[in-house]
Amino acid sequence: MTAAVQPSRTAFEQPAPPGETDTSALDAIGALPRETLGERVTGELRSLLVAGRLAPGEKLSLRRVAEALGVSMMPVREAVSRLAADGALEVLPGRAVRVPVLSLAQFRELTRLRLVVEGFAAEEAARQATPADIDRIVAFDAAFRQAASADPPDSAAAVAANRDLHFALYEAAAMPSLIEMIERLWLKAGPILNLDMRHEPRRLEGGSAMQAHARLLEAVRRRDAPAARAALEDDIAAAAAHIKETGQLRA
Amino acid sequence: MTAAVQPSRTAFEQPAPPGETDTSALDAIGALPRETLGERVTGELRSLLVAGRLAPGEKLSLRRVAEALGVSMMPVREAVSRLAADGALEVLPGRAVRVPVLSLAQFRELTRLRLVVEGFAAEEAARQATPADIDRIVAFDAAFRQAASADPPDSAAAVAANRDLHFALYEAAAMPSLIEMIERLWLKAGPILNLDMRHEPRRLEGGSAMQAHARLLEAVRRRDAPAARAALEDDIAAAAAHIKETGQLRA
DNA sequence: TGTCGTGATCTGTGATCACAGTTAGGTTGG
DNA sequence: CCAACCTAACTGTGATCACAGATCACGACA
Repeated sequence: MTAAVQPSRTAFEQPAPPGETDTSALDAIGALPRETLGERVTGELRSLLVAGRLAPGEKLSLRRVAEALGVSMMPVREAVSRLAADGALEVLPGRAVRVPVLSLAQFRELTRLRLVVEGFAAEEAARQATPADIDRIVAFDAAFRQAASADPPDSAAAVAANRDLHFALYEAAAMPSLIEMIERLWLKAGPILNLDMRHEPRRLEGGSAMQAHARLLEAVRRRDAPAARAALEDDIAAAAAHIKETGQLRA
Repeated sequence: MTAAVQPSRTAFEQPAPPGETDTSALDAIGALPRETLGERVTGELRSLLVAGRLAPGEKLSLRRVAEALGVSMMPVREAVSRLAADGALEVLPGRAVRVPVLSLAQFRELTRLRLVVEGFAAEEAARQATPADIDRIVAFDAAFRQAASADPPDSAAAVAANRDLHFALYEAAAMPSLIEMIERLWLKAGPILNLDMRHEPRRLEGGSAMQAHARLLEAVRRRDAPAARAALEDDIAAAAAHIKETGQLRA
């Protein structure tokens, strides 16, 4: 009964007088979001997945999720259908829908694809980044350092800041479809990566991520595309190596 | 209507049943299809999109599609929802759902991503291809040559053979998630690319595609990954250049 | 004690209904 | 003759109902 997703119906408060010639005040407000319920549920599940708050192998029930979010089963169906099409969720033939458990081979493939795609994004970002882009990256980097250096480390904040840092970089490349591709990769790899970081915040103490971020940031500042790619690849490879060591992957 | 449901690429691997006392006759029959209606409709729409049989800007109606396919509106909703999540279709806020019309900038970005991703796939395929993989590529190459060299050129067969040729190559890389990524790119670029090839089969007469395919095939045979990437990049670039010339793209 | 049948309960899938919003076409007033 | 309004048909979205299949627990038989 938790009413988490309520304010949809009441969002249509706009009178919009019909017989009025358009004045300057009308177009001041851009097109209001008009987000559908299914999209909202999709976003909710996506953020839960990339944050690692849904563990691999965890089963989901359409009715349970619907009840938890205070909506009907219909929007949840749409959200799960979309995420299943992306491989972020999987629906077993007759059973329930669950978060996929990656095999070692699947994780290795995902890591290789991340190196290729996100490496390219880092190169392009180093070439195209504006000062405003760099400022955003710096801010998220500071947030990540603070969360990771705290005692004890704030794993949830570190996960969020790490995500924001990476996507601030990728958005500097100004390639929307590329960002969608990377989001899909994160959706698949997020559950293991960030579930682990959440459970084992000691990994942050090694500082390899902070070091890679520092090199990345400096490379972007110098517009050094190959160096940016190298730093990002180190960041991805270090995290992947740690996951492989812990051995939470299927045979 | 058209029962051209292609063999589903997203092969669903079933785990072995846990409490099974394996007899001889049981495992002879593989897992029976068990394809849901929504998945079938999704596959149907996907094949229509990549084949260019749905023109950019064309509007779709859930009820019309449902009636045409002889199913309820429900599976069509699911299919459209999935394809919209992939960007292969777009649902306007209050209007109908339509095939997106790409802007020039979007098409350029898509082409760059194809060069990166499919180029990587070609390299990996050149390294990993088995003789059976090469045989399949050869067969589709022959089909493409025949369709393109006919008088008049069989544009529909050429489009299909070109798709089969490319994906036979990519499947040789043995990276399922990579293939999903490429399928998504083709889903977005397919409508313009193949709609044009369908309308302007003269493009095939230039022979640039056949020449690139020949170089590609030879490179794979020699296990020459850089050469395979170069040949594939030429193939993609030539097609993209032709589309840009015709100027069917939005401003 | 171990194993298999069996029914209750839950699962996703599909169909049907209801509704607000948009669009298009016809009509009326200028 | 043109423009504005107004009605009717159609759009996707969401809810509710119906159903086949799967899971799990309990109980009977060997």
